Parts: sequence; structure tokens; C-alpha cells
Amino acid sequence: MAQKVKLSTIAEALGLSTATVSLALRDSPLVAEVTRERIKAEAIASGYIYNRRAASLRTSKSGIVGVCVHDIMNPFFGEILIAIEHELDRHRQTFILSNHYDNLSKQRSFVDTMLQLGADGLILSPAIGTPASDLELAEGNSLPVVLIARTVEGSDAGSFRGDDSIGMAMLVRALIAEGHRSIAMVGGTSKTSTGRLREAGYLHALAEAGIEFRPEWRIAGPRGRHSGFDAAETFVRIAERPTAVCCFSDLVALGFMYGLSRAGLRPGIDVAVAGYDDIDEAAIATPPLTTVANGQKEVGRRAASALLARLGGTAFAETEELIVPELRMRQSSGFDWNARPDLK
Amino acid sequence: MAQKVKLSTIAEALGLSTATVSLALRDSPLVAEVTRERIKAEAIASGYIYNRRAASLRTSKSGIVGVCVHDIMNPFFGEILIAIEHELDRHRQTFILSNHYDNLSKQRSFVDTMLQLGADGLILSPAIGTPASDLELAEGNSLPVVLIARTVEGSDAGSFRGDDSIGMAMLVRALIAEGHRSIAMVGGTSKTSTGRLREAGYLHALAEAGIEFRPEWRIAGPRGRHSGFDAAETFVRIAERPTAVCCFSDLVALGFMYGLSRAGLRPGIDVAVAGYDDIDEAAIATPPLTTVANGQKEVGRRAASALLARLGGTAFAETEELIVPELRMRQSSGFDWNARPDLK
DNA sequence: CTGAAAGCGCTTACAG
DNA sequence: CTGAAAGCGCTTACAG
Repeated sequence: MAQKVKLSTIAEALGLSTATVSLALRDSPLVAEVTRERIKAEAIASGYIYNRRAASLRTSKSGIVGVCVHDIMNPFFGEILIAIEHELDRHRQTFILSNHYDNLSKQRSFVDTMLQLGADGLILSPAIGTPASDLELAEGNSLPVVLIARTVEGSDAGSFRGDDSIGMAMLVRALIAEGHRSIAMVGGTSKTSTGRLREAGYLHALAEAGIEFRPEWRIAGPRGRHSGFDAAETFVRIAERPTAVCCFSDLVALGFMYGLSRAGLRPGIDVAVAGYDDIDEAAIATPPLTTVANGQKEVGRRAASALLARLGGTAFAETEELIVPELRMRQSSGFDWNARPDLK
Repeated sequence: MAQKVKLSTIAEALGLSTATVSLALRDSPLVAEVTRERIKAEAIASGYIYNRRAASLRTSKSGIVGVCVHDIMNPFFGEILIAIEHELDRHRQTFILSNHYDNLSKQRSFVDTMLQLGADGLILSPAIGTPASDLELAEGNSLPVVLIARTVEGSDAGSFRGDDSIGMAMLVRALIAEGHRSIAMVGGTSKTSTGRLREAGYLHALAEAGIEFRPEWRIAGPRGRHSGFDAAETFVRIAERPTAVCCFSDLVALGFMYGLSRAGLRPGIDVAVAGYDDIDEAAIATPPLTTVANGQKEVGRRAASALLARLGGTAFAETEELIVPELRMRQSSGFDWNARPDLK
């Protein structure tokens, strides 16, 4: 390791030119097979390390895809990210992952870094308040952008996600079918498209069934486990407590169920609870969580494929059709009417 | 955005040299203030994007730090990563995050990519089976490595982590103090230093109290929520069922508690359960989880500081001292002896 | 099938 | 305080 090994080191050792070495290392048919083998052997023997920065400077391709979401620790994104990773790996793209925590300036500095590194593409779950011009800045500097989970108003960047309003409406309809006439919604914010659409689905299903919505049923805000937990405190203080609660996400629902228990209420018995996303944990939770499968894997796979197609210059291989949500009924919504004879 | 703007574009527009522009943009005192302001204004006006690849090729500094752990979705790592991110952000280093899923060849390809991109440093939670030579390869190519959570035998790479054996021993002693004489340990593997050390602490505390360890008490393997859930099935089939269980991690414990409930046993009442790590969720879980605080924030902060110090050429600012664990007693370990009169 | 030469966009001594 | 020139390590036409 005394001296850094570069193409020219190999070339000199073998009495060849750097051009030949470069071609051989990338399996060009232009180089005779014997020569290629000699070169590869020498590269390994000498501990050669390919300098991507130099190559990238020359070719203006970096093999890097940037991925930025609110929170990589959120299992919802985790499942999407695994699918993206899988897809990008297959195409030997390096991916750079980051959180923006819904902080616009963090997201901007990420996009900036990607621009500076010459990333080939971007997959974004846009931070709250992302203006279309931010996406145009990237696109304008030949950095294609694909969106996941959320949309950005006024932008024509493709977005891959589930059908949030339909999904939430399906869920609320199912709760109504179980006999519930007072249903709260916990979590989510109107600042995101996801929040707006799920709330719209909730309100739509209520209206459709002729149930009059009451403002105190809507506890907006929570988007994580901890804030879901805290929301239970607000919930138990509602004068005429709803018999069912649909949450913005599974994470919120799981935290909310912890909060109900803490308050002495049994989820699934005293209060019906439902989540959204069907993350891995939902099926094993206590009680198992009723939720809506939101196609995370499909979202990740399609977004990555769409981006790769754009990089390859191919026409959009993937459609932007919304992924159709599926209901997962489990015990958390199995409200026990016998426990509340007053409501019968 | 018609033509790509580079240093020379700005230089020409202003009738200056690229050298001056380059210096001005990096706030060199060598450039007169008026000139600097003119240059900066022009850079912004023209939409100039700094090309880091070019700069990095020239300076052989990339401003990139690679971070690779088994699973970024694991909240244990999540908490470490936040601390690392915070520390690196302050020093304007870009960090590239990746999972290796304890797959050695994934880890190798990550290290390789970092080498190719000319990363300045690496923070690694080494995959199972990582040989010291893998770390030497990186170091030998001037890529400094700092370890978190685990150690690598035969390597002198600094490792930042909690004192696993002491922590687990403390926990088991506490369970013994509550009156338990039969304590199982669920999860973890002897293939990692963490697994070996926590098991050693467990065995040590038993021996110390004169309790004879029984092989069926040790359910090795699980390291995630789902496998913790599955382990409960094995646990309930133990002939003389232990009254307490200490788990390899909080994630395992949380899954295990779900599993116990599924099997009809009440965690904290029928079986005392404890975790390890004190992740955020532990305190709000049902029941709240007894565990050991493992200093994730401190691990992340120290590891990042140590790496940055090495990059800066400073002597190691952070010591490699193990972080002292702290007990967090909560209700999950509050076994109700009255529920099992046979054991009194 | 192989080589010589230019150039990607920066930064860094070195002059002036 | 500013400029001319070399060079980081690749790849890519272009010759031969």
C-alpha cells in the first residue's frame, strides 16, 4: 500500500496504455481476452482501487441515487426503502439515504449535496411545504426526481403511493358496518397530502353513512408512536367518548393502544382501534391491529423502476397509478359491545 | 440552465481568473472583500453548482463519511445514528448510510464503494464474521474506521459501546433480588461480541447467586421484534417454565411480550420480562418495559467525535471507555407472585 | 487490437 | 490582491 495504485500504475507494470487498461477493466470487447485477463490479475494483485470521482468527472455519471424521507426509522419507510434498495442494487447503483425530518432546509441541503456529487437521480418523500420550484431546480440541473408517499402541488414529478382516501374510507366503512356510530380520527396533519387525503376518506365515509361529524372526534397532529401514546390522554377526556378510533398510521395506532392501556382502557374491548399501512408489527401486536395494507413494497419497487427507466432513457416503465389498498381486519377493532351496555 | 455554469463561467463573466473565483467562494482572505462579494453574487445569480467530484479529485478529500450497520430500521441504531448525524452535520460532513444485514459481502461492497468514492472515514457496526483484515484494507487505503456496538477480534480499531456484560449482570441481579430463581435468556447469538458479552453477564449473575443454569433456559437466536414474538412459543413449552426472562434487546423483549399475550400469558403478571437498550418505546409499552439504558446517544456522539478527531489529525479526543449502563426498572418485571401460589 | 492526447472542473503552489 | 499553469485519475474519440 506504499504508493497509490492507479490505472497508469497497472499500465506501466504491464507495458500497456491506460486506455487499454481502462477498457479491459470494464470488460470491453475491444481488448483481447488474454490482455484483459492479465490486466485484471494485475489489478487485483496490486490492490487497485477504482477512482469513481475521476471517472464520474469525465463521464458525468456517478452511479449515485439519493433517497430522502422524513424518517428512515419509521417502519413504513423502512419497508419502502428495502424495496428501493433491492431494485437499485440490481442495477449497481449506490444509494445515499437521508432524513429531512420534514425540515425544508434539511431537504434542500440534501438536494444540494446530491447536485454537487453529481447524483444521477433522486427519490423523495417531499418535506412539508416543498414548493414545486425545489423539484424544478433539481430537474433543471439534470437530476431527475421521483416522489413517494406524498405529492407536491403544482409539480408534475411522478409520485408513487397508495390510494389514501379510498383506503381510509374503506376502513371507516368497515367500522361502521360493525355498528360504530361515533368514530374518532387520531393523527395526521392537513399540511401533507397524505394527511389531507386520509382525513377526506374518513369524513367521506361518515357522511355517506349519514353520521354527523363532531369536531372533538378529530385529534390531528400525531404521526409517531410517542405522539400517538400522548393522544390517548386527549381521547379519554372526550365527553361522549367515541367507540372506535381510526389512526393516521399503524405507528400512531400502536402508540395510541399503549396510551389507552395506560389510561385503563382495553384496546379492542373498550375501544375499537385501527391503523393504516399494515407494517410488520401490526399482525403480532397485542391485540393484533386492524389496518389497511398500503403496498409499501410496491411503492418502493415502482418508484425505483421508474427512476431507473428515466436514467436509462427508457420511457416510463411504471405507471403512476395509485396502489389499491386492502383492508386487514384484526382483533383491535373487535369492540366488545357487551362491555358497554349503555351504547346498545 | 441552458449551459452548465462552472468556475470559469463566473470568471469570464467577471473578467477574473478561476483561481480568484475558487478562493473567493471558499472565503479566502486572499481575495479582496469587494471582489469576493461580486463573485458570490454572480455565483448565485448564475445558478452555479459546486462540483465536488472535481474538487475532491484535486484535494483527495471528499467530505463523505460512510456509516454501515446491520439494520437502520432498528430503533437501537436509529438513536445512535441521530447522534452521529448531529455530530457530522456540525462539521459539514455528508454521511452515507447503509445496511449490511449482517451479510459480510454486502458490507464489503459498501466499504469498496466508500473507497471508490474517496470517503474520508467509516463508522461501522461490523457484520458477523468481519475479519480484522477487512478493516485493515480500509485503513491501509487511508480510510479510517471507527466501530460501534461490536468489536472485531484481532483489530485495534476503536470501538464505542456500552458495557454489555456488566449491564446484563446488573439486570439479572435485579431479577434475582425480586425473588426469581429461574430466569431464561431469549435472543442474541454467540456470533457477535454483544451476544457473547450479554450472555456472559447473564450466566455470571446466575452463578454468583448460586443458581444452577439449565440449558433449556437459553433460547438463542432472536434479534428482532418478530423473532422475539416467535420465541414465546418455544418459551411456553418449557416444562418447568421460568418465572422471569431477560431478552437480548428491547426489540426482542417487546416482540416476546406480544408473543406471551398471544399465548395467553400476561407479561409482568404471569412472567417477568426485561429488555436491553432502553429505546424510546420501552417506557410507553404495555406494560412499561424494564430494561438497561445503554447510552446510544453517547455511543453515536463519541464515535463521530473520535472519527472527526482522526480526520482532523487531532489526537483521539474521545476515550474508548465503555459506557456505563443504567438499570430502568418498570412494570414488565413486576411478576405477580400471588398469581403463582405453587412457586411460593 | 492498442496507444497518444485531450479534457472533465476544480485547487494549489508559484509568480507578479 | 490577482493570474497562468499544472495536475488530480479517469474515459473517449481518433489514429494506426
